[in-house]
Amino acid sequence: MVLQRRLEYGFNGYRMPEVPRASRSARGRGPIRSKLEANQIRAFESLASVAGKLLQESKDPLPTNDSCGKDPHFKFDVITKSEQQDKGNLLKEEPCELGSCDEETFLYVHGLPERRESYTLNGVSHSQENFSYEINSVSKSLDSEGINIGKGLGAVDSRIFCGSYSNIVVNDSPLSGESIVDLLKRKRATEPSQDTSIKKDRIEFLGSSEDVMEVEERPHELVSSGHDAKTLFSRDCKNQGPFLRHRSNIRVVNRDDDKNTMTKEFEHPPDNGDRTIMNLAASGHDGKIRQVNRNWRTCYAHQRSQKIYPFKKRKLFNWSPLNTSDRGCNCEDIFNSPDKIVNGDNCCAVKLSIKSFKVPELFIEVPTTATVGSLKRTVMEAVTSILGDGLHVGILVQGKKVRDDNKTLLQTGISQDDKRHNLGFILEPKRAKLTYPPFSEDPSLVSGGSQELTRHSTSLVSQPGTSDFKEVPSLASTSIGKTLPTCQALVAVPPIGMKALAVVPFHRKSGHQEYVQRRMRRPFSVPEVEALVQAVEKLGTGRWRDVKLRAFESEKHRTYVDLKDKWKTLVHTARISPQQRRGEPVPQELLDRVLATHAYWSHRHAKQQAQAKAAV
DNA sequence: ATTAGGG
DNA sequence: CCCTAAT
Repeated sequence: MVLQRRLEYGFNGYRMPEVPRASRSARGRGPIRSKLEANQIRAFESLASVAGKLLQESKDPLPTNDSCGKDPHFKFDVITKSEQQDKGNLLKEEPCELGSCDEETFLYVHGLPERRESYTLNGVSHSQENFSYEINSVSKSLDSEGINIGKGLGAVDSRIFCGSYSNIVVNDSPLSGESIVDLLKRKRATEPSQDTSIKKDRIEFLGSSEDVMEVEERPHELVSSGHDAKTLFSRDCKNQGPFLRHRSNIRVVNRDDDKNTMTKEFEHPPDNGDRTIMNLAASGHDGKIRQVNRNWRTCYAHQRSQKIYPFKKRKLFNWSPLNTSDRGCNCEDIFNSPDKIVNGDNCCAVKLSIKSFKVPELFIEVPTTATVGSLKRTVMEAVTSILGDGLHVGILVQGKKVRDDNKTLLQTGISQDDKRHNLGFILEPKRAKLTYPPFSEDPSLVSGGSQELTRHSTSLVSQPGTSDFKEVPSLASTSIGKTLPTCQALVAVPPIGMKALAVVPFHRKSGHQEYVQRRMRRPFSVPEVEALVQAVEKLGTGRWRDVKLRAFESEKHRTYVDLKDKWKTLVHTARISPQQRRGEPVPQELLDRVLATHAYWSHRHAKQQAQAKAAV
């Protein structure tokens, strides 16, 4: 029953981001992955739980709060049932969380200011419009903490500020939602290209991030097939190897670079634009990425038809009972918490409307020589690094965090009218991710001295009404991995006191191993096979580095491991019947050589081994 | 960093 | 192609 409702709303439960590749391999495939998934599930359960339990049914979309005008986030609205009719009360004056709510940071969609980021489902006929996501940067006044811009490489000092896990209000349906990551992914595949532009001083990303990122991407130069003539077939050569009759030193020339990676998350066609350099030199540049899920139906249709996001079955969560019925929620449904029971009064439910959650600030570090595609991945990585590792919800009452989970709302004062508007929710990472090495070992990226990056964890604070307080977990406490409430204190944070929450290195291999990319599949062409065969004929198996140097030096994407693997498959291919072969057919002549070469060198190796043995 | 081999 | 273990 629940499942049906979910389908109706287009959510088959939650789809979590892929668990980091590295996490599931080296240390065993099971436990870590499971743990991560569990964390993710818990995180979103928290989200959903809060949203679902506390949200109030409202007949109309929540009015947009223009009080801040620039940042429609950070609105946590608390209303009571009695106040329900008073639409004016739906939204209270909210603080602009960022001291610098700059017009510059305002984003546009389709050229129009987009302010209504989110709605309640009830108000939009369950059209799923209320799931929105956006990443935008806080512009300006960031230089103090910015990255040094090295000559010729620089970095995009883009303080990505992403937010808006928008309100989720489905009183009469199963709570549904999805991770921002998934939303992003979905958007990548569905949102058509929008007006995009990159300006001199700042970048405006309009439309989906995907579109945006392709602004500077140029058509793929399909040179890969352009193997030089010297790789053409030649069967008339002198002996080179054991039984060779081929011209020497066939070398495949291929201008393909090694920008052949793609995020494993996205099983859509390789991003042809990855290769283009993104030249963002100055720290004053802002990257703005906006995601607005406007048309869910379209998205969903695409999702299904294109199989862009292979849906992975996930167990449905054991949802709290609030959604098991299609009927509207009554008091008990909405707030089925022990508090109420303690009170013994069914009519005293507190209804809360959470307009949006703010996502932690991100700090992205990318060399200017990075490709747009890599920027995308980096941002994605940053987002997922925060969202993926588990969030939990904190409650703030009048700026003070309520740590005792066992307290009733009555006891904490949440139920009191005067305090209700000072109720805030925070999403905070379970474990602050603070240990990103500033830079990779890539020498080309290291310039002009070290780049000290502030790495502090700032909780996601979303608090209405008041408070310049943010909770800043100390490094010591958060790095332990446990939430240690006692070690945390409410700390006054200056308005712009936005420390980077996460620093994401451009090269993920040097940083945490999350979301390692899988290299794009690149089938060997016949000329490549030719070159490989010839090289192996000459050098023998087992000298793959030499083979690489000899015949594939210009093809950066072909590693010696690749060549070794290809040889392996070639041998296999040669042994199977032609009907079983797939892909571009390899000329039988080549396959014959493969078999001959393989046999020759196998025999030779065996002989050598025997000799070595005899010697001993 | 390479090599060999399983997945 | 990926991932490892062993060199």
